[in-house]
Amino acid sequence: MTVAWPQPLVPVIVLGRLNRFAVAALPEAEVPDRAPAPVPPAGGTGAPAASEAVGGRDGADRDRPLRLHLPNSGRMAELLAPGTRGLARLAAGDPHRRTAGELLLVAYRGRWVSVDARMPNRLFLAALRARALPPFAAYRRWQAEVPWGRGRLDFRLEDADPPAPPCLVETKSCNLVEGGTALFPDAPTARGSRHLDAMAAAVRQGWRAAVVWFVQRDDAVRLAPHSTADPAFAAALARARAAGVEAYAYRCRVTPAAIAVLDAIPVLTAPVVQGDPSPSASPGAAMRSERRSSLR
DNA sequence: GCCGACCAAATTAAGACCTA
DNA sequence: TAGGTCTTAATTTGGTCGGC
Repeated sequence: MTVAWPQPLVPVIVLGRLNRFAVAALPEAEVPDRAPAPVPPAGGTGAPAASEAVGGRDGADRDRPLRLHLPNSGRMAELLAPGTRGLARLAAGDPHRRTAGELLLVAYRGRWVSVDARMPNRLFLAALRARALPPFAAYRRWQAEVPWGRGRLDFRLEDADPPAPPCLVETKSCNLVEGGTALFPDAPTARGSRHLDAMAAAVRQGWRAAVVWFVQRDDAVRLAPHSTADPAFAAALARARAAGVEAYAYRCRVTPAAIAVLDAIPVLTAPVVQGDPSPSASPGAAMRSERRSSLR
């Protein structure tokens, strides 16, 4: 089961993150058709400064950095290091647009990793249509972006054959992997914890509910809550699973052409204990996270 | 200095609302 | 009724500000 990337994709070198929704990147010459090789950091190579990045159509100038939308608000520090190779879709013709395009893939340790947090929704929708995910293959109708409480949940599945309770589904994007373990989240997510609590409450009311992770790279063999980055989310996941919320994770293979769901991997409820600080969670962020958590 | 509250950042998608 | 426009929510970090 695959979902194709929009084409064409333009190879770029990431210069740096401008803000949580934008990166600066320099266009490269050619689109690679195989797994990427590591690229040395851009620092000291004479590359333009990230702050010079431009948006709009004039961003196509090969000598000037592009300002690209980053469809993922996670931290992803290790994936967006200066000098990282990436693939971007350039946009043209929209005068309201403030960026030259969007960064969709980055090369990390010899493989492509998706940085598009919208992709899990598309993957799940494609899987529903293809009945490719066994836990949800019985449902014949679904609604996306379902209002629920103060916010929204990603999907409501109905009309199962054989009959089953309607199912609420929240999809999650994960692209942080350490030692074969996919870790979620890579930054504190109060909203993620809120979703889990809402789904646990729904289960108590007779609903079926599930959280589904799509690990947007192929080197994970399990998924666990990132207790260093967000201990509150780890606790919420444990509460939700104890209440009956189901948890699934699917490993994906990412290429410049498409992203393919490979297979299911186990979801651990117990957080992975890490001796060393995570490269994606700065000590300051971890301290802030722990401080907030201790106040709850 | 610590802490909480607030805000901006870019884009998409869905639903509400308005107009022809 | 159809199409266009507007609003809201989602995705969280990091900086600023004010109170203590």
